[in-house]
Amino acid sequence: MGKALPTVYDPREVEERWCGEWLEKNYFHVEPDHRKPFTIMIPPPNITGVLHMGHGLNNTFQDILIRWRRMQGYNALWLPGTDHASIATQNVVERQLEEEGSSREELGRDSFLERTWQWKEEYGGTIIRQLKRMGCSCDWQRERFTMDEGLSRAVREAFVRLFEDGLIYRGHYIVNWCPRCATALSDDEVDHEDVDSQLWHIRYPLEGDAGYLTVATTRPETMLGDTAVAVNPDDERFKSLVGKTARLPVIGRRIPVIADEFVDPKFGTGMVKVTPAHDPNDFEMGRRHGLEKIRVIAGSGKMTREALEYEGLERFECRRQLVERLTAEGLLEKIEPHVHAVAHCYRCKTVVEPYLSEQWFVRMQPLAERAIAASREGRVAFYPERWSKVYLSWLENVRDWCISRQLWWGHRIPAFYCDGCGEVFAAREDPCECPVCASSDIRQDEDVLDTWFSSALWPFSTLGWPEKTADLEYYYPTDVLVTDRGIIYFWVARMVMMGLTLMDDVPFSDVYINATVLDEAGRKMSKSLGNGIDPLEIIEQYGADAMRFSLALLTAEGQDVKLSPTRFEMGRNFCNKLWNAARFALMNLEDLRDLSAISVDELEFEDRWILSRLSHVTEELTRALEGYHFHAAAHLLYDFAWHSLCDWYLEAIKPRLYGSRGESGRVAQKVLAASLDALLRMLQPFVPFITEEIWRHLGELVPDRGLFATRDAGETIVTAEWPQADWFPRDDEAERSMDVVTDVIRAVRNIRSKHGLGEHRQVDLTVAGTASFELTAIRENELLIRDLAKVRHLQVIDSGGDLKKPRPAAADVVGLLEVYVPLEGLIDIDEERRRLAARILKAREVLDAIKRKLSNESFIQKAPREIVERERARREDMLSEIHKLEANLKDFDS
RNA sequence: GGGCGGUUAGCUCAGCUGGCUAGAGCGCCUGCCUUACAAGCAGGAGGUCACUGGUUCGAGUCCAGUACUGCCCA
Repeated sequence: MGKALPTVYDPREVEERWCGEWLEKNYFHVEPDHRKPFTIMIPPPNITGVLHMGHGLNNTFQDILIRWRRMQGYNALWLPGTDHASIATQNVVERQLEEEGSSREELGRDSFLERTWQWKEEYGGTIIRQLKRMGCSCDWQRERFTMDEGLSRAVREAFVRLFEDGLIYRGHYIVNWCPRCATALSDDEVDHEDVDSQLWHIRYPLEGDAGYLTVATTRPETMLGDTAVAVNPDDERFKSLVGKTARLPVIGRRIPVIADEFVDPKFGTGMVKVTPAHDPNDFEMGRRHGLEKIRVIAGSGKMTREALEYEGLERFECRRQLVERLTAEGLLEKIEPHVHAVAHCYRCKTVVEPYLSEQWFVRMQPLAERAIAASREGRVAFYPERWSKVYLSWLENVRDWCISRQLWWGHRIPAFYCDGCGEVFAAREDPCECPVCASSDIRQDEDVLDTWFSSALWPFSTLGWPEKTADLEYYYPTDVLVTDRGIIYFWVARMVMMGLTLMDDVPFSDVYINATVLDEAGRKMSKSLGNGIDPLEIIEQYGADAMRFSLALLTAEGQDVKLSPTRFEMGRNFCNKLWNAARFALMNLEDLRDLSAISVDELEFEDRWILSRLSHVTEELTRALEGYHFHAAAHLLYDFAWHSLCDWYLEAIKPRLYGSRGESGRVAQKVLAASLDALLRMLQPFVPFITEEIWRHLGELVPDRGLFATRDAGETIVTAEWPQADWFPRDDEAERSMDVVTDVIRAVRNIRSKHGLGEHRQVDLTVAGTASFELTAIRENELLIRDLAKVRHLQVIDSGGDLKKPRPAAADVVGLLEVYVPLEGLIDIDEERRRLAARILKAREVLDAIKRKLSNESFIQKAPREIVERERARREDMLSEIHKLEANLKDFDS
């Protein structure tokens, strides 16, 4: 059967098959039981979203963790789901309606929501399907959506509780308003981008005086709503102006000149216009000075009636016309080029308008305090640690959170207004009457909540909160959150706050912040730049395993990763290598009938070596995963599989497998099966498909993988046991010997190569020296060396100083050993001279460095003794090496 | 303006608590279709670790500063 496997691995068929099988068998579903839980809540992607490489990376790491812990025997729950993305989803559906010549207003709230649900059912599952294709081992049976009935109940409960505790209030403030989305946004939903703009210097005539004052502004259109001009109280230039009255051009309104600390004397002219209804700072100033708030720009971005003849004009058109008019009237003193940060809607990039309106807010300070303490006390730890600073600095400066959105798609705010007595109240169930005056004349708030409000509850709302469920009891708090640094404020901090407030416990103990995916040029991948790499295309081309493994190999902790499509070849090549190693194994295990245990004394040298390596790798890998060092973990596996198992072990056992096979052959088969078995287990979290495929094939031939005792493999690798270091015997001596053996083999290969001797030309080899450990290593592994270095006769000489060197011969020094390849008639004398000269030169450089150290008196005195001793020993070794090399070089002169 | 990164081979990057001759993948050069794998095998070349100073017996690694560069916040 092994021979039936193709020589090139084709992931397509394999991955689809196991994808289906895993889901059918429901391997990833868990229920609370006696085991220890290990829980990850997926950062719920938007229902409007499609998988991008950032998701690819993020979910690869989550899957590695959850598959690893599952194998370790934890009750491993990875709960998947999506969020409803108020603005994004509503935008999508509204665009559709627009194309049909309709609108949400025309449809009305109920029909619009119905329509949106329809859209969600049809398209909202895209990203979930894509995650399945990646091999994500989520508990799909527990998939949640933020607008599910249960999660909606959680949102309502949370709102009411916070309202009752005075942590949610309604107020009239300046908020970020997106005129296109026609809704308020929180501070975090606004992107500030530097824009090349202008600073307009506008003259405001002074009342009862021939003069005027000049204000500088970046938004001239707001002047229509000015209710004051302000200067800094300490600004000597304008002290006399304070208290005077200016006349607002165009409008003609009389406005006072006030003094306020906020004004920066160095900005513009040192005098600023004050528009309390259209600027958050002016709003505060207006409060301090009791100024009127006049709204001149409406939520639509068009001018209001207060703007008089400009009513109905779009804000930027109004700006243009106003500037024109001021110029004509000679009131525009100058226009300076000016770069400043302009707020844009993070969803649609429209310029955000500071907008005075009545909104719902969460009082952040009391919540933030607990979230700060949780981090300080280590109850929430960030990996890499530095992200805790980002988290803390936001919490320490946090402003109240505007949670109302003037949208329909989302959780409708459970606040009610009594038109009878004016009472405002929140209710868990839809009320029939006012709790104060019993009037039935009540109505619910029209707005919905910020999507992040429901996301903040995700770690417990998904487990049944506010009910006291067994799931919640068992799985909360979760173990780790894996996410992007971009949502530390949006989401991570808010989950911690809500967890502490509503569950009285942190939602997770660890937060792993994964790398940001960049394109080849180091730019963020984005839709607008069109520089993204589609994970599905990569999966199509190379396979999901290849993509996952490449990402793990390429992404060092906390370091951004630059990707190009060709970089996924690493993972593909690795999978192909693994596939072929498995093919080799399967071909050679076909006739292994006797699966009975072997004993340690039966192990050959290379068996002892590979098992010892395996023991180390097992331990190091586990430790790497415990510290979230995915990159190091992937490299450990890559290196072991390719450079230990394939390069050396498989090559070493070929003679034992080929030809007539005695008990030594059976031992090799057993060790081969056990090594492949362990490698597959360790690789499973990274490359689940190919490992499952090989696992099943291996299972047919070798159901028992135990070496010294029985170890049943079980059907699927998904729930196979995670290997432990003590499964395999450590053998330091074998590892040291192997170093000697491989060094000698490499030296011979090097000589062959330099002298242009092909693979097929047999040579003889003499190894000489006095070091007994090294000589023994060579002597005991003669067959191995002869086979791998293509050597006919191997002579090992305990030289004791007087070696009869074969001549003419190519020579080298490997550690304490001299290596000679007698090549009568084959040797290129000049080439050999060059080779030896180069070796001597290098060795001398090393020796010089050592000598420099040892001639330093304070090094001898202050460095630890073992360091000094080591350097001394090295000096002797290098001296001897150089001496031997020189002697050989000299031989060519005679 | 404040905070956090980065600068190591032609390219992309590793390098934990300072200590053998600084590593990997890709690319490059030489030779190989050797019965697991040419997506491969064997061998090889290639680095004043951005710069300046400091700490230390010893610095790619620790500290300070400089330059360039990226991200976040204001």
